[in-house]
Order: sequence, then structure tokens, then C-alpha cells
Amino acid sequence: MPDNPQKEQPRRRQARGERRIAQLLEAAASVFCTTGYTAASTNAIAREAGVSPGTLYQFFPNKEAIAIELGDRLMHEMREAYGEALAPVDPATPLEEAVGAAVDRFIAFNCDHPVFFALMHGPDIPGRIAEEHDALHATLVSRIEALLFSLLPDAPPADVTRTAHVCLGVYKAGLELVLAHQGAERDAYTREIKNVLIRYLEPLVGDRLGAPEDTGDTTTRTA
Amino acid sequence: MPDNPQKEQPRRRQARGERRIAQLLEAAASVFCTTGYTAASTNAIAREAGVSPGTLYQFFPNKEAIAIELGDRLMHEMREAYGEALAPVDPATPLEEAVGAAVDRFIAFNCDHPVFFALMHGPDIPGRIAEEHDALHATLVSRIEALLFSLLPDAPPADVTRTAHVCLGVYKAGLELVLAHQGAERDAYTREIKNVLIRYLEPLVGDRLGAPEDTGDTTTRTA
DNA sequence: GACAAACACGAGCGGTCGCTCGCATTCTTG
DNA sequence: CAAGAATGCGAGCGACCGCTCGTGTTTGTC
Repeated sequence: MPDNPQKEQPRRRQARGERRIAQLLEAAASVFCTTGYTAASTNAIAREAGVSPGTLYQFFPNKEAIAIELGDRLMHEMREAYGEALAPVDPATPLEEAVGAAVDRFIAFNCDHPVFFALMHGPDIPGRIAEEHDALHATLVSRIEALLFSLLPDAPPADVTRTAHVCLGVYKAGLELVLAHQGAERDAYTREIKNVLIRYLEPLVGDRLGAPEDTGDTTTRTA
Repeated sequence: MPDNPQKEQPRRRQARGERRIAQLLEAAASVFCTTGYTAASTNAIAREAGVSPGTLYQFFPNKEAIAIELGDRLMHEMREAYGEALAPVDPATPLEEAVGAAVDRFIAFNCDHPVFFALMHGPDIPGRIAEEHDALHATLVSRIEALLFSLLPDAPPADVTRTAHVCLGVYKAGLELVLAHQGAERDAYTREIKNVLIRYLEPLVGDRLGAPEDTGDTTTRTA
């Protein structure tokens, strides 16, 4: 057995091929954005890229692979550019700052790459992309959970998890509103989303700072 | 010209036909729920209803008409059962009560009719359903605007509109979370959505009642 | 019972879509 | 330059889908 059955022989790509791949992915992003994944035909993607259907299938085994490759590149770019937004948050950071920074980063990424939203929120996406989305979703939820738990060590875990899911859901709804507007209105909606999240979380953690309520707690204050 | 060109002759339906129509709509609701509108094939709907494709087209001119009829019936049922949730709100009602009642009503309706969510939020719905959804959306936004305006007569209209859109977006995100859970967890998420909305709106209207802030305003207080 | 209208069937038509295949062209390598 | 690999083309295959049509069955009316 000279060849391993599972190992696909790595075709030696020429520079031309790499250019075609990038071109096809760009065309696919455009078509996915305007029509969604299922409604996007491979012939339309090839036409948008100015090549023939056969050429498209020279570089991608099937339609799903196009979306997967696009999703992988977006994920990589996201982790590279905004990975720190996923990093554990310093508990000393004011709530407004932490929420504002995270929201700004993710909204900026989605505004720069609208196809990300189209791929992740389509109801008809291929299984692999759905897996990636679920993984990202779970990562974000656990990050938010960690932040909340560091602020509310005595809260029931189920409540923390639920609150984290609500935060992420609110962010996604806000993202949709933000992407639907432009310019000053877009900024105003971004501001509103931060307000929603801050006002939602403030009563939970607000007693740590500056706004003491007579709830009888004796938790230590930072600063 | 003995016949009016635009007037479709009303076929005399027998009781059997009405039963078939209800049966087909129920099957369509089931298929739409599980696969979405575009991915649902008319053959699958007919199979689910236990009839042949030809029978389906005895009662519906095309696939879109099935979704439209389903949407119309849902809209009618919604207006009949929960129309009062759309009615103008008495400005004297406490915020918690108004928000809680509206959220409860709409969430109950969506839990009873999950196909409503599938039809209204699919990205591939036919134009007529999209129109109905937009109309409903606009109605809800203007209702919320009216409520907000009655509480904040001196706020810029653009801000009121934006706040209304944010409220509706938050509600929709919450609806998705609520529908994804069951039992006690579902109730807990419902409670959280109300919290998000109340805490978001409270700082805007809270100064009308009990929690005066030294913002220097001299607006008259009710009660 | 006679007759027409409504109901029911399911093979199949026209069309689209994902994808293939045979062949031409361009690049790399020796 | 020659040979082979990578790239490029586009007609078209097979499958599926929305929908039709000819035919047969049930129901209502006289």
C-alpha cells in the first residue's frame, strides 16, 4: 500500500490557483450575503467570479466546502484580530468598559465582514458551519459566565448561565439592528445596545462600586 | 364579455374539502417548522397530510398560497386572542405591569403556534408573508413609540423610535431563547426578558415615579 | 338512477441546481 | 523544447422540485 487511503494527495497549487481561490471565496461571500447559503447557486458564484462552473470545482469538492473554507478563514481572522475580546476580563474593570469594549469589537468585525452574519445566522447552513457557530457561541457564553461569576461568586450557576445566554441574545439582536443602519444612526444603536446590557447587569453587580444599596451585604469594596 | 376577468369564480367547497384544507395547513405548519419554508417541498407537505400532490393543488394554486393562508389564519387568531396587547396602553399603568403583560401575551402565542416564528423569521419567506411581518413589526413599533411618547413627551422622536426598535429586537431575541427551553427554565427566561426591558426603560421613565434624581428638570410629576 | 360538480390520484413535464467529464490551454520542470 | 501537471472551459447528466393533466371516485341535486 504505497498510499494512505485517508490522506488526500496535496495538489501542488500554482500562484494562479491561489488567486482563483481567493477570487471564488470573495464571489461566494458576495452571493451568500445577498441570497443566503441555500439559495446561492454554485453557477452564480462562478459567474460572479467570472469563471466557469468546472473551474470552481477544480478548487472546491462541493458547495459546502466553499462555505466551510470561508467560515474557517473568517474564524481565523476573527481570532487573530479580536481574540483579546474573548480573553478573561480583569474583574477590576468597570462594567461599562468591559461591555463597551466587547460590543465595539464584535460589532466592528461584523460590520467589516457582513458575510459572517449571513453564514452564522442562516437557518439552512451546512452542518460544519453550524458546528463552528455553536462552538463560538459556547465559547462566548462561557466567557460571559466567567466574567459574571467573578463578579457574583455566590450566585447560583444556573442563573449565571441563563444571564450569559440572555446577554449574548441581546447582543445578537442588537447586531441585527446595527447592521441594518449606517452612519450616525448605526452608532446610536451601538450605544443603545451597550445601555441595554449595562442596565441589565448593573443591578446584579452594581453594589460592588459606588452605588451601595442597603441590601445588608458586607462584600469588600475594590478601591 | 360574460365573465369578469379579475373575478375568480368561488368554487363551492364541500365539507370534505374544508377538512382537507385544514389537514393540509396543519401538515404544512409541521413541515415549515422543521425545515423552513424554502426547504419544505409541496410533495412532503402532501405526504405529511396523507394525500397526493394533485390533491394539494386542488385547494392551493401554489406553494406560496399555502404559507399565505397559514399566515393569514395565524394573524387572525393573534388579533382575536391578543389584540388587546396591541391596544394603546393607559399611561397610568406601572411600567412593570405593561411590559410584563405584553411579553406574556406574545410569548404565550408563539409557544402555542411555533410555526408563526418559523414563518416570520425565515430568510426565504415569500413576499406576501414578509409584507405581513413588516406590517406587524411596524404596528408593534408604533405602539411602543406611543407608549414611550406618553411617558417622555419631551424626548426627541428619533430617540423614541430607536428605543422602540431596540425593545422589539430584545423581545425577539428573548422569544428565541424562550422557545429553545421548556418548563421552569422557559419561565425563568421569560422573567429575564422582562427584567432586560424594564431595566432598560426604567431610567428613561423612572423619574415619573418614586425615584427622583437631581437632574435639575422641573417637569411636573403625576401623582 | 342520472348527471354534474367536487374531490382524489400519481405519473410525469419543464426547469433548476449541484456537479461531472472530456478536452483545450497555460504553467513548471528538466 | 518536450512532457506532464495544474488550470480552464461549458455542455450536459442525474436528481429533485413545483406543478399539471388525464383519469377515476365520491358527493350533492333532481
